[in-house]
Amino acid sequence: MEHLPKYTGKVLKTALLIPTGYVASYGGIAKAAGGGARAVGNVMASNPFAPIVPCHRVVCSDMTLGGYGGGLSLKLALLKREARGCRSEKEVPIDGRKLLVFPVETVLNKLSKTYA
DNA sequence: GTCGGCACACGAT
DNA sequence: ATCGTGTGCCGAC
Repeated sequence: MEHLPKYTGKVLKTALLIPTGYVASYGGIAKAAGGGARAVGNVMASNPFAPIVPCHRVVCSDMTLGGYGGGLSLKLALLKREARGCRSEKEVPIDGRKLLVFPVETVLNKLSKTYA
């Protein structure tokens, strides 16, 4: 983490701050950590802390799973496991900014509607 | 060693 | 559906 690029560390740190049972969008992280959504995605895609950073809690702003190195099925399974039944989005303060996070329920619901 | 171009798990228009 | 965004990495000067 120390020897990682500045931006990378920031993004990873932001991802780590996502509370259990909630998910954050790439755009939200991008807004909180700075930079662009693609940059966040890139960091996650090549993140050196794959098993450490809860990248499964990072989804698209469209509420789709986006991508996951371990497979979208696993990602979905993890999200379902961490679901806490919260139904309202929340804002997590991050380094002076706020990271908008959504309940896992929201994603699951959207996915159900999409998969329908 | 530095500059330019390509790739990326997205977002907004 | 297309362009924009920011970073990382590879290849060329």
